[in-house]
Amino acid sequence: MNKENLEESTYNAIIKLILENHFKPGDFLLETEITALLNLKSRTPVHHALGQLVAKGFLAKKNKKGCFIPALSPEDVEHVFFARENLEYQNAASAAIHASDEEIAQLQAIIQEEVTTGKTGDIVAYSAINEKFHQFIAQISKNQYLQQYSQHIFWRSNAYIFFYYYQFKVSRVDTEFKVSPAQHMKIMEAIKRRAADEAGTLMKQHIRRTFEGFSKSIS
Amino acid sequence: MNKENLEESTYNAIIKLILENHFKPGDFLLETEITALLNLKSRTPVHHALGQLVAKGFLAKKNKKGCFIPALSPEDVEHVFFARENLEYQNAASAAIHASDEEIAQLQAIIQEEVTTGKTGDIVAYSAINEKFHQFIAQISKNQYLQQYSQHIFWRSNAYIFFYYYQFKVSRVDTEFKVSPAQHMKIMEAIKRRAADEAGTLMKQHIRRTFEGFSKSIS
DNA sequence: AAACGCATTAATGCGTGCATTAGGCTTTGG
DNA sequence: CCAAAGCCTAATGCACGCATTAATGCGTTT
Repeated sequence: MNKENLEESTYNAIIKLILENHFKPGDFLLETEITALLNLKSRTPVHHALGQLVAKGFLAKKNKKGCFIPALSPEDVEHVFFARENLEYQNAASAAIHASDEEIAQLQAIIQEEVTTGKTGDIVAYSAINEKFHQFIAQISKNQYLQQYSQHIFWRSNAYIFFYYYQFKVSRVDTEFKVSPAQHMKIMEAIKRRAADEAGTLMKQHIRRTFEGFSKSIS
Repeated sequence: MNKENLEESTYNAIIKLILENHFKPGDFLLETEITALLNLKSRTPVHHALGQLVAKGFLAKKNKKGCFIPALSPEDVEHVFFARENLEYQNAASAAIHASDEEIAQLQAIIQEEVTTGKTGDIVAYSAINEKFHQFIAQISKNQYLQQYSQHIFWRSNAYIFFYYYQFKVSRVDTEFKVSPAQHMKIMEAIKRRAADEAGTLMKQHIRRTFEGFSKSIS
């Protein structure tokens, strides 16, 4: 394993800060502030890491002003979920074709864990395991490009889910705990049966339902 | 328009170098070398730009060693074109729904330009206009995420096309000049008729043909 | 009162030089 | 003659400080 250098660890630390909701959309992530927050000696690695986050599209940037979490908007959320639907359709369909038996077993294990976690009602833990499910399917599709794009769009969609959760304290998340695992299960079964199009379609529906449930709860 | 700073122009200049095939896959892109090549005073903007290219997945990186163009491989090229097919299917389909009449007129203009350029036989110029066509469709799909991913995968696929062209001096590119514009034309017509699925399917076929013509010529 | 412009300031942008280290090369021992 | 160990070199990694500039607020003008 490559020893991690400051640039990388800073990059990861900033992602962690974002995912842990230290910043609101629109907030500027000041280099000096982050440097202090992470106890670093100079802005250099922070500057570098922010540049990468902008390149990846996690942050937007204004010249000479700074980086910020792109504003959330009704049009944007539609774009996000539309892109996600289609990417994850491909993932699930490809997974049904390329998954090994062992990987399918691992997938089942993830769903088991998900059911258990769902019962505890811990949103952060549930979110983590949910991410694991989606990423794992992307992974077994064996296509690094789809995987990369899926990860990106997943994170972006999570920004919406988290934000609205914290903003409105909607209990939609509670119902999510019960509905999602069942849908995940069906997707897994389709993958197991090697039914590519069915797996993809189920995944697409699953994501659309997530989106609809969530946009209903805020309108 | 934001005034472009050194970091950005350096980033673009490096992409240009890559696309113009200054480096072979596997070559290390040395910061000092690029600094000299671009007549810059310090490595700083180069270092920053390379970091972004790595973040975007255009380059791979070894710690303390440097950045290099990821090796081209038969599996990878399949992943690239598979991802591209599906992304551009969505683009074309969405474009058929969201394009304004004016944008369709612009698209026609691009194809006109393409036909003209095709006759000159200048591969670099043709490649540029071809990129313009694909990017414009991504743009009028109005989804910034699909647009971003499409751009990325397009560039990666171009790496293959360019590399094999220079490597084998295949004349496939010559036939491409004649075949592609006709296919582009059909896609544009489908978009004009607002036939979303048809436009998408045509686009998918177009890309698959590009891929097949090209993998045939090297096997 | 509104609008314009100037000065201030707080942030990024970037050059410089030193620290670090991976990998090649040389040397030495078997 | 070959292999292993250690030095050497060339490249990235990083800190520091100055340059640049976009935004903000205040004072002046219409």
